[in-house]
Amino acid sequence: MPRETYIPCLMDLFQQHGYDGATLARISAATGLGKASLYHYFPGGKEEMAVAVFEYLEGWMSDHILPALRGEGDGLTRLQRMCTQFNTLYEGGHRPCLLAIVLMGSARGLFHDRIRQVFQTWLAAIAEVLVEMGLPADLAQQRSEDAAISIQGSLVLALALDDPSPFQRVLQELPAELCRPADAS
Amino acid sequence: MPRETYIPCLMDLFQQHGYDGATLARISAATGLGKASLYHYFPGGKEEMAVAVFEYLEGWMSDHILPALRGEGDGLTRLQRMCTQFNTLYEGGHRPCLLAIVLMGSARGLFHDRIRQVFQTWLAAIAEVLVEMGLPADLAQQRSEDAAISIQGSLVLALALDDPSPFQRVLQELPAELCRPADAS
DNA sequence: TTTAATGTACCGTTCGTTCGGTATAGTGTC
DNA sequence: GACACTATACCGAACGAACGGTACATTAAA
Repeated sequence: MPRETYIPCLMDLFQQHGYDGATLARISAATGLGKASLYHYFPGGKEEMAVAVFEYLEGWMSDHILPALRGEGDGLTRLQRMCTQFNTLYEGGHRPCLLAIVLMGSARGLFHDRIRQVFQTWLAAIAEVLVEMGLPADLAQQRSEDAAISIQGSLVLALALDDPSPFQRVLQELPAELCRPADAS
Repeated sequence: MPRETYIPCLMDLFQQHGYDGATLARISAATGLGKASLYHYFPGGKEEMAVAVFEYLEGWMSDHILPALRGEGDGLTRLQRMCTQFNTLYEGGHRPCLLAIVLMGSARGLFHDRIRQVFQTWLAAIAEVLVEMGLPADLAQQRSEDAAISIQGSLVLALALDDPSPFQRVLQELPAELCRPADAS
């Protein structure tokens, strides 16, 4: 079995339990591999496992979010496609964001640079769509931050309230909110 | 020294490192107390320390957020007062939210009910202000969720980008955004 | 003299990690 | 075909360190 086989499983674990909570015992149980076998695939240990998961997530962004934003259609439908992708990634608000979870854990320092870069490319891609629609660059930048704020915030709230509806409402309203003309309140 | 002396310090630690990252060794170093002394003040150990911090935070909400929302002035100024309070609590976006941090850590299950209740009372207090201003109850409820989403989301983004400006912008724009009439977009 | 507060040494557990080794599947040599 | 050699995939057992927590003697204070 190539090591890629186990990466979705690893992502699951890090997403559900955080970096600290995803212990090797749990990882071993979930993958069905002994601890020593894990070190065969990931000689760098737990940190390398997390790096592999981040690389997988970065690939997922490149394969799903960026094409959704850069594909055909007007700005609104592109943003709607992005929201659809996030809806599947976060399972309708039932799963927390891996990046936020790692960012809040004690492993923040290890992966902060990588996480920041993911956010920055994401924000830039959203802003690009809004600029294409005719919004001024600085406003487009602000709106892209608003998008990240709404998605991340609604995931936090959904987790806190144990209710995914805030996330679903945000996904539904966000594209139009981002596209509204510059002079509207 | 009464045990209340050490609670701000404990809150600092849990806020910065999370529940997992706030080890007894760190707590001992930060408070200047040996383990025996810590267990003298908090016989329930680390969990009781976290409970004390949560109770402190709940008291802070009762003393600062709820009075700000229920005091004199119109709805807009009340919400602005609330934002000012949050600005000091989160040090202008330089500190993450304790509730979110614990929620994302492996101790989620221990404190989930308590955290949910804090969020619910907060949301209810905001919605009350908006209902007083004439907004329909269901919209007021939605807007209160929007407030929590914006604040929590901007804290996540500020942490990710290592830049507090998204949080500061949200605090500045949020009150007017919440107060806008029902028929505006 | 009682009680609160603290230092020291220790407990059992779990952490991430490593060691030594097994089973299998080639691969080249004679 | 028989043999030695190597690389890959996997595992159980154990390691040292750190974890949260406890026992107990001692000091400081009332």
